This record gives sequence, structure tokens and C-alpha cells, in this order.
Amino acid sequence: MNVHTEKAAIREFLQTHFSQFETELARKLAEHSVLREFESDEQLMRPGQYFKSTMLIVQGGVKLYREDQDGNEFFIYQLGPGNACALSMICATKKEQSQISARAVELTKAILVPIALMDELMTSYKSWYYFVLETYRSRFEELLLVVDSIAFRSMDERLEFYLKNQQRLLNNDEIPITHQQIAVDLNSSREVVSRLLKKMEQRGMLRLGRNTIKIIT
Amino acid sequence: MNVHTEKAAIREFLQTHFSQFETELARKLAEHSVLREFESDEQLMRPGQYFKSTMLIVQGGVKLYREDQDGNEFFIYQLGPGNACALSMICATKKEQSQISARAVELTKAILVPIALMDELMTSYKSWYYFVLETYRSRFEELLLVVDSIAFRSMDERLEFYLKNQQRLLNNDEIPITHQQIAVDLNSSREVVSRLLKKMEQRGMLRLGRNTIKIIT
DNA sequence: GCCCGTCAGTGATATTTGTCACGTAAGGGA
DNA sequence: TCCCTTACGTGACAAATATCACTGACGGGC
Repeated sequence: MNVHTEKAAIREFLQTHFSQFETELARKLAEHSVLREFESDEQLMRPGQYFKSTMLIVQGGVKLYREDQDGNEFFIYQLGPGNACALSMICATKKEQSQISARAVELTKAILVPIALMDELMTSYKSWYYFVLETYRSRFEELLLVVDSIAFRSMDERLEFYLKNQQRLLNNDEIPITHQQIAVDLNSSREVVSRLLKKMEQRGMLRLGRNTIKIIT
Repeated sequence: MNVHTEKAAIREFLQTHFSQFETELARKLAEHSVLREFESDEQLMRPGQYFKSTMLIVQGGVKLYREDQDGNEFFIYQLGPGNACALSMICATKKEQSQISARAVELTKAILVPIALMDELMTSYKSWYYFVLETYRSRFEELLLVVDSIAFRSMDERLEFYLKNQQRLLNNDEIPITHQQIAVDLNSSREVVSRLLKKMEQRGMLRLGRNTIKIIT
């Protein structure tokens, strides 16, 4: 893709998924940003990494994980088109690193906005300023829900919550996922997840298949 | 306290704990804000409440809790002088409510800034804008630490982390607290906390007394 | 000094979750 | 078709934590 068509693509994506941005802001973003593609399962961030840009997701999906010293991962939330990574903003503005890893769940495209631009955008464009604040707010709330689920809920409730979330994100009752993957996301073990899923199936809440779970509504 | 001395007090506090604010910003804040005192254990926020102002803590300390439907509380973090409540900012800007409760741990004083002022402050004063972003950032990081501790750590590690935090916040090796209170904060039970503390005492990490725990460094 | 309420210590037991050790089943490639 | 890998099912057991029931111990107020 040459420079011209890339800029056009960025504008197109901004129009579709970030329609709240003023045209002048969209122009500025297209001018200074680049479009980047990530394959399924590709790592967008790894722990300890510094950011040079903030990411606006325009296609696909990204899962964010908190990682501990031993490399255990804990799924915190998932981003889709129209979302921005609050972490990349946070760490970008302070040039700090974070113990977060992020992976694309499918083919994903993101607009990379240089952090050098952040200050100017914040002070010049009200829609950007509102967007950043709203991003912080909603991620913060989402993180509080994560705290809720691990602080107050037992594994079966967390599993249910997880499945409902996936269903909503995919906009589909059929979730293509392995028990092992769920276990990793919930920081549990495959056996536990399998057993709980079996119980749910017996209660008629879902139907299990190989590599797939169908929610019965 | 009459209006004149209150404004003077606000300026004094801003000078001491928020010295990064431009004088013009401090003047503006003093002009439009009020000073409020909370007794020890007084509730600053309760779940479902709307905010009309954002709070800058200038004296004392505030503990924030996440609350579930059944009224269980889970301690998330503690604020002291120089901090602002990110939640009150977040909810204030969106006029949304939150399932958070906050209580003063001792006699606490806070400057209440009307949310109506937020937009103007953000766009007019760079030091305010940086302060708000830094507040979001540090609370977000703190919340991630909370997720870490409950996702990856066992009760004894969490207890150790909790005590170290209290020690730091109080700036004192002697922590005046009951086992019951710790249990509530960690969403555990008194017996478990007592047992774990006993073990720590046997390992020589601390000394237990009635209503007090002395950390041995 | 005595009483009483709060705080802390402790054993017994239940529940939840993680771990180990298998067995089985589905589907893809040689 | 026959493997062979990956996914899933399941029993047995271990570990952590919650819960119950009770005892003792301290300290303030009388």
C-alpha cells in the first residue's frame, strides 16, 4: 500500500469508527499516523515495553493480559474497533512501562498515533480530550468489574461472566474456544473449567462441542 | 470559619500539597471551591451516589472500597494529602454513578472543586491537565496492583502486602488495627487473618498486641 | 476489684479449587 | 486407512480458605 492509499484508509477508518472526531482532528491524525496490521495471535505489547505511540483499533480485536513475574497471564479485558488502548495512553504520556501483554485475537488493524502529538491534540481538539477521558473512564470501570469478579465471585460465576462477555463481543451464541484457553484467561486449570462447563451443559445452559461452546439463550 | 479565612486556608493547603499548580490556578480553585471536614469513619461516598464535585485531599486519609450487591466490601486503595479521587473525577465528568464507597480513616480535610469547573480548568491550566492525567494513571496502576494481588497471590502474601502498605501510609511500624478490620479489607475472615498473623509472628516478622501490629524490620 | 463487651486463639470440619494420572474421542495428514 | 496430535472427561487426592463453635484474655467503666 502506498502512502496515499494508506492515508485514505486511515481517514476512512476514522470516519467509520471514530465519527465523533472533528474533521480537522481526523485530518491531523491521518497526516501524522500510520496504519498497522497484526496477524491473529500476534503480540501488540509485551511486558516492560515502552510505547512510542498510542493505538486506535479500527478492525479485529485485542485481548489484554496482566502478567506476573512467573509469566502467568490474567485476562483483563478485550478491545474492539472504536476503542483505544488506555494503557498505551497512560504509559505513553509518562514514558513508563507496564506489566501488560496484548495479543490480537484475529487479524487486527490499528492506527498508531505518535505520543509526541498527544499534548497538542489534547489542548487543541475538544473531541480528542473527551475521547481520552472517556477511554480512561471506561477502562477504569472495566477494571473495577474485573476486581469484582475475582474478589467476590466463585469460579462458576466468573466462567459464566466470561462466556457472556465473549458472546457479546463476538455477537454470536457459538463461541469458538478451547477449555484450555478459558483456563488461561481465568487463571485456573483446564480440568476445573471442563468440569464446570459440563455442569452448565447438564443444567441446559449451553452445548459443548470440540473447540466450541454454544450458549443456549 | 468565615468565608475569608476559609479561602485563605484553601490557598495555604494548595500551596503545601499541590505546589505544582500555577498561582493563577490556585487562585481560581480557592475562589470557587469549599473546604470540607470529615470525621474519622465518616462516609465520603456511598455506592450509587452522584458527584457534584471532585475532591482534593489535603489532610488525613481516605480508604476506598468496592462494594458488591450483598454489601461486601473490598478495599482497593487509600488516598492521602496531595491525592485526588480519580473516581470522583471520572464519575464527575460523565455524571455517572459508581459502586464505590469511601471512608475517612481519621479526621480528613478535602477541597471540593465543582465539576462545572472541570472543563475550563482542563483547557486553561496545563498543570491541572497534567495533574488529572497523572491521577488517572497512578490510580489505574494501583488498581492493576490490586488485580495482581488477588489474581496471583495467596492470602498470606496479600496480608504481607497489606501490612507493608499500611506501614508506608502511616509512616510507622506500629499499625493500630484489629484482625477483623483487616479481614474486611481483604474480603477474608477474621480467623484466617488471625492464624496467618500468628504464623508471621512465629517467623519473627512482627509482634502482635491488642488492636495493634508491630512490624519488625 | 469486678463485670462485660470486644478482641484474639484454636480445633474440627466443609467447600472450593488446583494437581496428578489416566483414559477416550475427534479430526487431519501420511 | 492408520496414526498422532490435540482436546476433552473423570476419579482421586492435596491445598487453601471459609465456617462453626467455643475458649480465653484484655481493658474500660462502675
